[in-house]
Amino acid sequence: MLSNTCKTAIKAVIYLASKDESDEKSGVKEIARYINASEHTVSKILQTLARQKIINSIKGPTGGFYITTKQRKQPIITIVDTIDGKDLFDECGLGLSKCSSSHPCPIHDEYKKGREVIQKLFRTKTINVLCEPVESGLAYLIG
Amino acid sequence: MLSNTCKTAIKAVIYLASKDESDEKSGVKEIARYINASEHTVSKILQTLARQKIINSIKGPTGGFYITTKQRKQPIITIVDTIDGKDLFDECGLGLSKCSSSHPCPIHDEYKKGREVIQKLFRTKTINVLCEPVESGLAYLIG
DNA sequence: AGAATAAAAGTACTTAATTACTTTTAATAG
DNA sequence: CTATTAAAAGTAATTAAGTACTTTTATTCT
Ligand code: FES
Ligand code: FES
Repeated sequence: MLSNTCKTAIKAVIYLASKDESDEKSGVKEIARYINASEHTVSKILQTLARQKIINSIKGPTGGFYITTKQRKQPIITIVDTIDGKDLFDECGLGLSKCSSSHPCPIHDEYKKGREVIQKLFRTKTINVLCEPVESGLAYLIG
Repeated sequence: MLSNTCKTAIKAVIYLASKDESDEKSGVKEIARYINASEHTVSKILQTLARQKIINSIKGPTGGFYITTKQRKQPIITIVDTIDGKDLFDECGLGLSKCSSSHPCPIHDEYKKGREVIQKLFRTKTINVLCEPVESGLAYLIG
């Protein structure tokens, strides 16, 4: 469904948001270590997200990545759109050029139902909402 | 979700099954042309499926690929298992090594619901059932 | 101002998926 | 039995995703 890069992106952002509101910035090393991903990969991803204003970055010593209260209210589909492209959830399950009920593939009806459940999740759950269970220890970003 | 190879595999098999029961074998060229895919790719895929006895092949002139009435009753998950691997539908949406409700990622609950709708489709729909709408012109394999 | 820090940006390498090509083998027809 | 046909099998080339390395730039602290 999502590319590995995109999964890492979401985990990195959730980690960033699940840090104390005391707003300390996080360095790439810290983030990569925590979500158990390659430092270089995380670096590239966060740069892209910062360019899109989904998160923020500051250079120099005491610099790092951080996310504002306002930005935490974004649904995670914004991350997916940036990393994996806009119409990931509009694709046909059998690879037809366009998923449409007027020219459907044989699995269209059922596939679309499942796809839309997942799509809705990404559209409605905000970064905020998803980092709550992580903060309270009910959900995990690694393992 | 599925790899492109796997999508092509499913379309090739449905095409094979949606041919007249008059049981003429189909050549790779014919199949590839019809589902609009690379001849070489289709060739490799069908060889794999034939080795797994999901379809059959016969060499030589008048040879080709075909599928028996019995084989048509297989659910399409058998194709997915062969091409994309057994546990495609058990994977965590955020890439945790194992999807489990006792160690869930933050999107687990919703993601699992959608994934299971799609999984069920692949588990229950047989080749037979899916080629019906194609035969009657209600669904398409190309376009 | 100068040294140190950390992200930004650009480049290069590695791996896996996909597609293309070549040779071999089995079956049929003449 | 020989030539022909089509899949099988093996190999090679291409492409894209992911990962690693290097240089540059902005910021802070001394
Ligand atoms: S047309 Fe294939 S999923 Fe909609
Ligand atoms: S643990 Fe992530 S989807 Fe189940």
